[in-house]
Amino acid sequence: MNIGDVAQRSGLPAKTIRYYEDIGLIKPMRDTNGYRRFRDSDLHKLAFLGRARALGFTIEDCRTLLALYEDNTRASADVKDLAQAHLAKIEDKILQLQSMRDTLSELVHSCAGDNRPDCPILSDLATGQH
Amino acid sequence: MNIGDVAQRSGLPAKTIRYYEDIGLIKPMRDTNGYRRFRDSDLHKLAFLGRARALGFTIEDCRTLLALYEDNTRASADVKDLAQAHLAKIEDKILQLQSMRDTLSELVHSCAGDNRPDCPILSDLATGQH
DNA sequence: CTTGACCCTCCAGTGACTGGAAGCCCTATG
DNA sequence: CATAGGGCTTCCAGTCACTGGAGGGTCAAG
Repeated sequence: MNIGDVAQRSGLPAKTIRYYEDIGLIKPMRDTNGYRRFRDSDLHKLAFLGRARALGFTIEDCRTLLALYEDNTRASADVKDLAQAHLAKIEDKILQLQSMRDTLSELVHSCAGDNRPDCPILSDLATGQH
Repeated sequence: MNIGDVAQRSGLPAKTIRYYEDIGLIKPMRDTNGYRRFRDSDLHKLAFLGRARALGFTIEDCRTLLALYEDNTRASADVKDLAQAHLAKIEDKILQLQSMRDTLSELVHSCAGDNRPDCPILSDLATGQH
């Protein structure tokens, strides 16, 4: 398969796939014309990466996950630990965003949104007081 | 005030304050020795920026907000629109993260986390099937 | 006069791509 | 056989909002 094929099948942009090769996540073969030639195993890895990235794992996490995936002697505890740490970060971020949302939502609702200049949003930003 | 003072009072790192000057958000004076000299109005702006950033506004949004803040003829609708658009983005991101969290949480719970290699997290990443 | 805490500028790196330029390769058509 | 298009290649630069560090000037206290 050429890069266009795997891009379509994996759902990843060709640019991203080249980038993943650059940073050593995949190692496709090369045809004599210089084109990358992808085996099924490469496609498989890319799909794996796509799903891991969609769950918000960092590239370095993905590298580790791939290594664990390919190591048949892994302990599932290692995978679970990684996933749990990541889950904790996500939950943290959700809390942060929710707090932003709550404040912002309150401000938005308290603003008339007409053509007068008075604006509680700006007042709040200026003073830190509601 | 020198940069250290405003850093402490605004809660922003000195590096960040220099960066904000670089990109034209603030324009502190200079002493003869080359040190930045901050007026109260600069400190005020920095505090404003700190609060806007804490609400997740981008730097460009902050630039606009500052301009609106300093424009006494602004329409509060302009501020509200900006804030509402930002709120929508935050809510979007929360939904994305919650979806990640749900999937991930399910996977984590289904993984034994012992020293055996069997791991539903990896199986899911590999196949996209639970 | 020295020490230590400030301050300065400039450069490079972060994460994970993304866009674009310049140019080679392959296939199909006139 | 020439050409047009689409796909492939590499390399460089830009994104966002800082952050770290090198290398060096300035200031107040002892």
